[in-house]
Amino acid sequence: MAGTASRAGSTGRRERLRAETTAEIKDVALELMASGGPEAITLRAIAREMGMTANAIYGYFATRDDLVTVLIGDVYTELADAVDTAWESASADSPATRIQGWAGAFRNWALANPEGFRLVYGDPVPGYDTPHGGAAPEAAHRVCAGLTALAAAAWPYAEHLHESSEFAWSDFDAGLVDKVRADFPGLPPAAVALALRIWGRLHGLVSLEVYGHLRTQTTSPDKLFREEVTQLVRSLDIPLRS
Amino acid sequence: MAGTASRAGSTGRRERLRAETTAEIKDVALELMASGGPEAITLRAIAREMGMTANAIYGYFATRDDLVTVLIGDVYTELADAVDTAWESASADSPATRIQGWAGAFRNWALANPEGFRLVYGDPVPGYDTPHGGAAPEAAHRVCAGLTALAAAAWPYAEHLHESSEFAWSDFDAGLVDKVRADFPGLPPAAVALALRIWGRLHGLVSLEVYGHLRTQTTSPDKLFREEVTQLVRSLDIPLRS
DNA sequence: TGCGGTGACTATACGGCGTGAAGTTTCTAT
DNA sequence: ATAGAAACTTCACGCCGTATAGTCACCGCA
Repeated sequence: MAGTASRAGSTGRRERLRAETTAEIKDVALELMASGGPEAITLRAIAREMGMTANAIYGYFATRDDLVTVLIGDVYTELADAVDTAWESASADSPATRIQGWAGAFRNWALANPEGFRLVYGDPVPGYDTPHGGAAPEAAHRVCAGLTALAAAAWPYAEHLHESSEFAWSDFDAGLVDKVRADFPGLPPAAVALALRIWGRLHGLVSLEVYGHLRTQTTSPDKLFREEVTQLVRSLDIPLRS
Repeated sequence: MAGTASRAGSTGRRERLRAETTAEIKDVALELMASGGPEAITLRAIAREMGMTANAIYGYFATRDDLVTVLIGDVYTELADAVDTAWESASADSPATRIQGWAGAFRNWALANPEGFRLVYGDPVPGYDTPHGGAAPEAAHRVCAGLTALAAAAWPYAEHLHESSEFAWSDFDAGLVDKVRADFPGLPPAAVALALRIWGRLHGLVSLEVYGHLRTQTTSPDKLFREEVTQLVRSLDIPLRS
């Protein structure tokens, strides 16, 4: 009634409401996931929580898988933000510290958001093959770029250990290659391979831990991870104190 | 009719039929999983395939999760067999070769049975928390024991790199500790930590590959894995040629 | 030879799921 | 004021796991 159109910004009231509802759906979905795992993300449960009908959600997401895809993108982006922040907040003078910071942020995020980790890196709940386009692949590339920065920081120390490496640019995804060659000119393909291998190393322990496979073997996954990172740094011939 | 009880071995006809049906249920379930992923394991689909009613399966497995648990145990045991065989068939004289064999067998099994890998190491399909007892934990311990054998073989070379290690027996599961101290007397806790870290290293790349995260970054996951194993051996100070 | 018990299986049912089609209400732009 | 679009509901279908009750064949024993 009063001040009808006055508070409408660049968008109309309709779109604003729509955006709010969309956000609420995603929020509720994330809450459900946090409390019941990825499989608890159910259109009917979301609708129940919102006082709506399940079918109403189809006005916002074409399908349940579409919703999950968007969620994966959001969550993956949060992860990318977390590790990027850790990387940037560590002194560039000390590659060891930076790597430890990145690795620690990765694990901490995973332990703080185990369901999110499963959503991003595990079976994203029935059927569902990865979407090949959207926020998730972009976040994945950000994480890979971060890893490449890590490898680039290590490269001056580690290069001499990779002289027999047989990697070529053609071994990697074209998009990734473009990004790497733009961001780190002069960096050889072997360093990208190193980046991916570091990813694997960190992902392995964290993944085992999140999925509960470490818990049945060790009571100190934390210590194990720190040791792994220490040995990683050592295996790159990086001095522990810069 | 003829020879009624003659061919009944140590068990009666009733039990034999029962065992056969149980086996058929598991076989069909594994087929469904192979063709449609873990989430395709459905009591109704299995029953359909067998010309039965879904409820008939409840005579053999109390619940769908029970069936899945048994399947995980079976599949995990197959994996343990595969890596054990690879380990034993490689010359004990060359730790490097043995480690490469173990790692290769692990990855090959995972790539040949991606759904099995997901069943064992991923979300085993909705809800479902790990069973804590049965064939799966036993297989897990076998794999860990295999990894410890790996670490034990590497230890003479790698020990000097782990002098600052702070691990104690109390950092590990009591059952695992007993097994290790019986099988490898004299091996310190740090070596068990090394075994678990090696597990993480191998699991990481394989897991990323099975779940399709490597595919979007590299076209040569194979080369990447071989490089990782090579660097693993190198990081343990093991001579490549014994 | 018949009979009671047991184990294998089916029939029916309930609630929950994703989703399609059709209908209803509510807002908006003309 | 009205036409139309957007938001949402209702109803329906076919999946799913699973509980309950009933049916039928086979077993050992008299």
